[in-house]
Amino acid sequence: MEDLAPFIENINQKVALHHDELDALLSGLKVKKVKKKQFIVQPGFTNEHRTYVLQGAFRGYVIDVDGNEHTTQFAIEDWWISDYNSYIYQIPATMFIVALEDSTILQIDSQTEKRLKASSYNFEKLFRMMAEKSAAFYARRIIAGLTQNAEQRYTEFLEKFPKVAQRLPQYVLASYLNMTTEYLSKIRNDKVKKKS
Amino acid sequence: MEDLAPFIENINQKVALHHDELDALLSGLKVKKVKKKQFIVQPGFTNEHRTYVLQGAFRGYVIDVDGNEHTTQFAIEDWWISDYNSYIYQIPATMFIVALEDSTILQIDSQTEKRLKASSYNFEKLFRMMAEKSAAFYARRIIAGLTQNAEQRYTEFLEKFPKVAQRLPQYVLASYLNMTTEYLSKIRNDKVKKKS
DNA sequence: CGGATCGTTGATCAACTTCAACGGTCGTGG
DNA sequence: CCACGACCGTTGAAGTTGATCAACGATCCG
Repeated sequence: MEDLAPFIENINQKVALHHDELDALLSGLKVKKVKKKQFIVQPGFTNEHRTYVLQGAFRGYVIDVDGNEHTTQFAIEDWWISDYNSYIYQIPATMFIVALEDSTILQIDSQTEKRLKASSYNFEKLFRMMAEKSAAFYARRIIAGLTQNAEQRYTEFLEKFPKVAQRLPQYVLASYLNMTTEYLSKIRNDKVKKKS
Repeated sequence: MEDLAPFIENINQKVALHHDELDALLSGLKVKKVKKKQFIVQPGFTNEHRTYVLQGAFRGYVIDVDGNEHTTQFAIEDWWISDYNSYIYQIPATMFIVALEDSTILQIDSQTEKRLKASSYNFEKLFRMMAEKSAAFYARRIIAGLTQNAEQRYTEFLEKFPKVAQRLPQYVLASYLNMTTEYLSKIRNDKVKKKS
């Protein structure tokens, strides 16, 4: 049996569910183990589940016309991840989402989510807050992309997500920050030299 | 008296409000006229209102450390605009939002929004859907920024928002697309030449 | 009419990419 | 459990995209 405490705490911070609501939510979830390199979302297929990471790490990425990968999202413990447009509008995904480590996740499918929202005010509130949090996060990322150069984006990432930075392979971090692995390598090198 | 039909239609497409709910919503709104170049949000001040554009056009922008402006959002008729992080979390704004034309807007303040959400399921649902729409829109913009070069971003913008492109000054469009006005000018020039 | 603002053009420059090569490490099959 | 291949991060040289700077004409608005 998995320890669901982190998940329940995640929910509690957003909304105070009644006992029966929490039961309904938990019984709508599926616990899943996925191996490193396993995909949970692929382009062309509709993203049926919203995924919460209990243990492990994931990244979402798209491939452009030149075949280059661009990391759109990452997720470690206590983060949610999905192809947002695919899940919300139930349209085919454009994204891959893949496990970076052996992981344990909780998944809710969109039909269940829809049923929960229809069943009670508190679930509407919960998902409203989750959507607001996502939108606010994305808005900050857009501003970072507009206003900062490569080194500034890297530095800010280190400050905001020091634990994540240690767990992501360099090429994932580089493609999330919209630069090549070679250039990120040079930035890191320059930063070390500056210190001394 | 302003014609609120477009606004009511905007709401109706998301959720079917009861008569008394619609009344409560409308009585919580304020109609406002703002002149071109007037600011409705400024850095340092908390963004108290969510703004719906009945008539006119706006843009939101931030200024980076070098003093350059970057357009983060735009809005014409039937769009909503705010400094998302400032409004949702009621923290000081980092953004300017300014009228590009003489405009008529509807505004709801965050206290009223909070009260409406607390009062009924349908309002939670309404704002949940608005937040999802924002998040999905932002997610697509992030992907565009990661995967496309300057010309591709411009071309895609023209396809997606032909009417908006005609109303935005060139420098606003350029800074929204993360390039300089000079470079956008060159792209436009090159596109004309390609046709012939 | 006159000044400020906007879009354009051309020359130069900087940030970042591409390409190629190399060493280290990781995991996988024999 | 070892050996080998694949993958990852690094380095350097050359190339490209897009920025910067400066100058100019057009237009808008007061």
